[in-house]
Amino acid sequence: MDLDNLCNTGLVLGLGCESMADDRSNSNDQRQNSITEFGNSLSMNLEPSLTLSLADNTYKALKEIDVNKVNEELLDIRQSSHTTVSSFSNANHDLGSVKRERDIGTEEGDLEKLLSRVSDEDEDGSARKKLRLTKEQSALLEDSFKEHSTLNPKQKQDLAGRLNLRPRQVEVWFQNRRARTKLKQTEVNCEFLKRCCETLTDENRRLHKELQELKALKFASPLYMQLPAATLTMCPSCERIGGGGISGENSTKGPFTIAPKPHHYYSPYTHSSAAC
DNA sequence: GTCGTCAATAGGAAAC
DNA sequence: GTTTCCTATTGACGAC
Repeated sequence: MDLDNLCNTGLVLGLGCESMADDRSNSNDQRQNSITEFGNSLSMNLEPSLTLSLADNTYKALKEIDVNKVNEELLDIRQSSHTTVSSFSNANHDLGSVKRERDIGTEEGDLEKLLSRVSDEDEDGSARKKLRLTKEQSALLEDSFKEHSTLNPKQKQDLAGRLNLRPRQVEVWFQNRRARTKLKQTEVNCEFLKRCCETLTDENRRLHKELQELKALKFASPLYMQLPAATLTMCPSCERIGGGGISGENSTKGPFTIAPKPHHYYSPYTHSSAAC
């Protein structure tokens, strides 16, 4: 093995992203844990100076909610005006604009679709308005999402009842919430990989530089030249040159010892030559 | 006017 | 076949 090969340390960078994969056999809690544990796995599997935590403001503290009060307020809103946003949204969905809650493929479905479009306009024909969830609704949804990122039908129904929303709206909110979480996590992962790449680039640069120095040393030292090639080895882990063939002597006693450098980037469990 | 956010929709994939 | 989820996209709306 020549010196060039000695520097081929085979560094591999990987992320334990499996937990983010789509695994619908898992329970809701497992799926939630997979998201929150992802940051932990990154900081555990990779070495020390790089740490990662979820920079997600998703799990901010939530104040306690008086659900009954929320429901009363929403009912008041609905009863007060047809132009109110919440009122519009629910009226809209009640007419069946949601595909999976209606049979759109049939003539009745087509009719409902048409009615839905009509309902998308106010009495004066202006464009439809967008539902804005109240702070209380959002807080309760966030609270629920914190407990489990997916809902079973009963939970959905229950939550919809408490929020005075349609189950479909709750479902959509959770879908969008999961998408936002994933997007944020992807951004975090991207940033992390960027930093890892920079670190490895620096390490690569340093190793190349050392290689050049060793090559220079090889030609500058006559004694070095006299040694059989097989007796000169350098451990890529502790970065010492030693006469490996001399009856197990400590390499630090050899004439070409290079002071070891701190191993910031290598894990003894992953590095190929941790045998020193 | 532009941009970001977010509820909602459409369509496809997977599980059952 | 139905349900649930993901992903891409749309459109309303507020902030600047």
